[in-house]
Amino acid sequence: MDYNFKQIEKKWQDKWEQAGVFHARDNSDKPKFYALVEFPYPSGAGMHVGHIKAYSGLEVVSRKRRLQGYNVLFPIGFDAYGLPTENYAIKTGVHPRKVTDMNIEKFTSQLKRVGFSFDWTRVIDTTQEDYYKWTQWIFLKMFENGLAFRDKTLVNYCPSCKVVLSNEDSQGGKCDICHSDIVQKSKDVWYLRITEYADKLLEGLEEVDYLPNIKLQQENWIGKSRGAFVTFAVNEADESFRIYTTRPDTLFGVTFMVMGPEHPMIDKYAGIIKNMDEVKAYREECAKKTEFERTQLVKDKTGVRLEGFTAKNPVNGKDIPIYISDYVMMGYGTGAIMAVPAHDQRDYDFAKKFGIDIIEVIKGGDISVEAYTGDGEMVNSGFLNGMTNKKDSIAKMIDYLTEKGIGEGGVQYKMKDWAFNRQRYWGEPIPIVYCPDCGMVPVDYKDLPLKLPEVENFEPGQDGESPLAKIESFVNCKCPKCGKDAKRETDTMPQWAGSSWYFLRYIDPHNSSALADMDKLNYWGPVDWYNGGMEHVTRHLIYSRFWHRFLYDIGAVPFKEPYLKRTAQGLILGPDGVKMSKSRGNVIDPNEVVDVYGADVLRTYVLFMGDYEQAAPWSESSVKGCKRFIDRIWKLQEMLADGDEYSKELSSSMHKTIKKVTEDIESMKFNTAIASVMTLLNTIYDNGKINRAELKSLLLIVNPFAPHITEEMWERQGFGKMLASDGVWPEFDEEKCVDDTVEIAVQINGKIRAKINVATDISDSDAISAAKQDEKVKAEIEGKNIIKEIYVKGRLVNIVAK
RNA sequence: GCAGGUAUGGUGAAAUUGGCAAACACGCCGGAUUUAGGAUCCGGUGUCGAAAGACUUGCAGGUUCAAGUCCUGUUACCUGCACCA
Repeated sequence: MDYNFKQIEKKWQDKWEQAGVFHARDNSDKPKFYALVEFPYPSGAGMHVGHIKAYSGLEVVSRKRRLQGYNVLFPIGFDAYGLPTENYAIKTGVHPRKVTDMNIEKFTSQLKRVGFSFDWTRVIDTTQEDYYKWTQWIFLKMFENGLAFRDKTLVNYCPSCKVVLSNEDSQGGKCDICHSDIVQKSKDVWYLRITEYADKLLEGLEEVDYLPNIKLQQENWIGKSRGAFVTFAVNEADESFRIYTTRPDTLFGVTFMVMGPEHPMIDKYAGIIKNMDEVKAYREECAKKTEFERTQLVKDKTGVRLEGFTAKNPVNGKDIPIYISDYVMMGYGTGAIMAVPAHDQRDYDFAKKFGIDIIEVIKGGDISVEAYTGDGEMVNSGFLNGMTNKKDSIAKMIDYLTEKGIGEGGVQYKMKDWAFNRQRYWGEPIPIVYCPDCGMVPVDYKDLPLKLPEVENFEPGQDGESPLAKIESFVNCKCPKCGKDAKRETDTMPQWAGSSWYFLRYIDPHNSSALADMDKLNYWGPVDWYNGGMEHVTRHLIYSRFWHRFLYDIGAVPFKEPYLKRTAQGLILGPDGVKMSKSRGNVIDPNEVVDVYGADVLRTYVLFMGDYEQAAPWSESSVKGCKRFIDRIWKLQEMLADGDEYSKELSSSMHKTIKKVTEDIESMKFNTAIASVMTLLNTIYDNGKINRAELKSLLLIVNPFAPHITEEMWERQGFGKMLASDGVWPEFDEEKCVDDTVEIAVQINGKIRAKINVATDISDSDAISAAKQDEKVKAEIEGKNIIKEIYVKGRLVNIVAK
């Protein structure tokens, strides 16, 4: 009687759905457990096995926790706004709404075929009006609180996608969506003031349980540094400007200043600067470079001196030349720096190229060769001379600057404000109106959602205008404040908006009067365990922490940090060991695996293939190994014996395996959990039989991994109605995990010479004398001096003899 | 350049945190059954060696009765950030 997975898997998927066994209950005496996986972007390509691995981790934890008596919320949804859908619509002419609905349907059927225990009554689609209404609501709250604002600055722009991108979306100088080179463009765009939350985001990390490298990456991304702002006076005008430095103590070593090419002071004093032609030419050159080109030319410094425009060093009164160079960026600090070539390699390279003095102020290096960035005694530095401790000399200089009123201590962050608008169609409309009299006016809360209008043509406009700009009926409106004719903002929100708060909506997905009910938020929040990809650590994960913390600050949610625990799964690589991609043709479709081997095999394999956090290549033949595992479980029914208690032969194996599986699932060591069940299976096959009590426990601990086959066997053996609703996770007894006797190794001088069987609870001295009874050992220690004897309980005896 | 990580059989990987390295699985070899196998079952499988035995966790040292695990140095690869002042 072979296991007919096709029929049986379908049967149980239907039964679970009918019985609603995975619906989370809002009122329950059980302890709650909120497990969250990153909801997918429903792309046209459908899911691949990477999705399955990403969801299988917490799927197993959730199923186990239910059997352990938890009230589990394990939801799923769709993050459906985004460029790929819109680009597909442009190419084919099919409306994004239609494409999205089709894709969601496809994803849903794929997910259901794998038997995930999601609560399908709480599904979210970020493109639905009753959802994005609240996305817009949050935006308006931010606007109200001064966190959403417009500013004309240099922005990252993708010429291919024709959109402005945030820093997070253009890491490495490449567009996150199409991987084209990013260019800098001066543009008036919407920002969310995430920098105001930099410290809160840093502090929040201290109270959550994230993988260490996740915390670290976020810390680096926020990039807090401490230093000082110093004011430099200009000699030729009644003017001064500020710089930021982390080493104010090197102020005596300043031999030039550098401003970013776009520094506003240059235009202001164009009349004084004698070589404006040269300056303008350099600026144009810089503007043409892509981010990529800029970072490729790190070694070769370029720049132009501002002739007839110099600064005065505030600590020693020296006149200092000012240059412009693209190695100074407008987006960090003040857009101008003091250059200390002796102790900064970039300044050093620049000084060498332009023949500028290099003055040593910290002893210890050889400044004729390179900049010295280490510690040492201060020299040529007036009142700092002789100091050797970096912290002290920095503090002393900051005190001096503060006292003289020419500077003060300060901090800077690498993180920049979040460029928040996209000149595209398929996103949440930004609910702002431009009134000629009132200026920027928010849409009234009662008028939300501001609906995305129907359009015919999704192509973005030539000068980076949103397709919405062409829809007159949308653009033209009345000012919500004064009622006069006004125009709407036509840009939409970026892809990350909807996903920044979706975990809150799962808690109360159909609420029409609030983003979620406060009582329910109190019951379910925060998310107990969130699993997702490493690629989102400095994007979605930081954005959503920011939104959530804001919502907490305005009293919309009752808890500070959204996620108590965050883990990440490793990629599944193609069979060729390279990242799966359509262009390489090495993508594995979960449907095909389910067709050939069944969902239980797929689920088991993605967790058995290796360390959950590590990347691992797909291996068709290893899938077969898991198929054998499933089939061997089925065949246990042929060796079934009676028995209401564990048999003597299998008792310790049962307890050991239950312990291992119970503990390993919680620490995401799914591979070893499955391995231990395989070991148990080998033991049972050697034993030749399994009794009902043993089978019952085995089905329960395998159920989270392979729910269909275990459910079917549960029913056939009459253990109860339905495992998913009636099953109770088996207990293990620590004491019963140990066998009566144990094989230990006997070492002589650290080398294994024999193995002996002893009682598990044998005393140290008895174990050692037992070891000495062994013929081999006797011969080895014959005539030698025994220096030391060690017994490690249940492990080994080591005799040191000379 | 900065930060973090990884390195163990032919392959994916285990190793109670200092205590028998290679669990579990794949692959391979041999056998049984079979008209047949992407089926099942049994046995073998780190390397060298006929064997006794010796050697073995990227490389070189060190600590220890005992090191994959701790310390020092070094190499390679991976990931993230990157002219961040």
